[in-house]
Amino acid sequence: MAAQRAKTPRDSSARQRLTAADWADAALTAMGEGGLAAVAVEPLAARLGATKGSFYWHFSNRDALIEAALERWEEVDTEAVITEVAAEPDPGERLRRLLLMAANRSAADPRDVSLLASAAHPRVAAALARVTARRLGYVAALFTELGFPEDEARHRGLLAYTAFLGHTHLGHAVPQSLPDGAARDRYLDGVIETLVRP
Amino acid sequence: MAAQRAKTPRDSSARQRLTAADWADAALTAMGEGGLAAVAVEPLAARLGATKGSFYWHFSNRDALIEAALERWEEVDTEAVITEVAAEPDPGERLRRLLLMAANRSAADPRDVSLLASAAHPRVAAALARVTARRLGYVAALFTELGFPEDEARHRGLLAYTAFLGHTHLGHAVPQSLPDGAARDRYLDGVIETLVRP
DNA sequence: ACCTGAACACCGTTCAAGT
DNA sequence: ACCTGAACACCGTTCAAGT
Repeated sequence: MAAQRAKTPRDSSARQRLTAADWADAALTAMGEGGLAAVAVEPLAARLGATKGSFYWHFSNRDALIEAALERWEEVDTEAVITEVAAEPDPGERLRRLLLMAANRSAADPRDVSLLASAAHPRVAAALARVTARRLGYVAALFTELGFPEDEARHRGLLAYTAFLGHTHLGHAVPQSLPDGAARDRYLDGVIETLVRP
Repeated sequence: MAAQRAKTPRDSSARQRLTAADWADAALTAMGEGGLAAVAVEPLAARLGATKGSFYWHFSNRDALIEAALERWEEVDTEAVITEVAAEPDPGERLRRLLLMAANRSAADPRDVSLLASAAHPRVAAALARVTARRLGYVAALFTELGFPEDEARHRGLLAYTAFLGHTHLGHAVPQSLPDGAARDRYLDGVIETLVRP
């Protein structure tokens, strides 16, 4: 999980100098583990085997580190998912796969959750606005492809996305409240049927 | 907005001693404004015109203050809403009112959002589990009253509640992504129709 | 160019002393 | 019984000095 440079593999016994990307990756990891509050310079420095002073060579302050981590997040948690799903030609099946990923990621990746809660932070708010527009646009386009008129497609896309978000949050905070195993598949099928019905 | 005691009205010029309830109310307010991180002893002390030392007379530590604030939250943000809606005899209309409150509170009250994101905190997790069970149980019972078999009622209740949660989150973090005014009413009607259709 | 180490401000916690 | 004020540890930030 530690941020490693590609060029020269580095182990804890003989470590090289750090790059800004090392700090940003470590920050994104920390954000997933403990939210924005866990993006703390001193603990990260300890984890990377450096001093706080080193950090301030690469970044002007903690806020700049958060910004860099957020840029990585936009790539990893939105574009990567959309790219992965884009190969599937049937829009109904694409929708199904998107929702399945939601259910699967809900337990694993708490970053969406912690970022939504940190919307008061200006940099977080800006990243959220971009990511939300991108996701809602993508899902609405799916419903358009399925044959719904534009207005209805946006509404259904919004319902699908809010349900996705809420599901992710519950999976992170209160996992026992979500159906499990076969019951989860039945639930998901029911949701998709409800969303796709004319 | 400041926590005031009922007995002796207190203004800033001649303030009395503080009670544990004063600190808990101030903590809940702060939580709404800036999340768990904003429940900070020193700033709260400043706001209440007392010293940090005073705080440690009423509470053993910051964690105990969080616990007290969470108890207030369970009352205010769950029981109060359920009580308010309970008067309405028609279950379909009760559902409608619940979702309307969701849409209205989404802009105003970010406490659900910040608490869901703080699920890593053990006390928060316990409060969330209780509140989630209570809310899901209530909504599922609504669908049972509407005539759905138990399994289907739970599924629809979960879809309704996750959509509610996601809607609240978006309303807080990216309000411009939600429909507004008349469009919001149309959206809400569509969602309810979708949820209630056999 | 990149990093260390010491310094200082801010908040959590403790505690002896005040009323 | 309730509170103050000083003390100390932890993390953000700065900066002079090292390699």
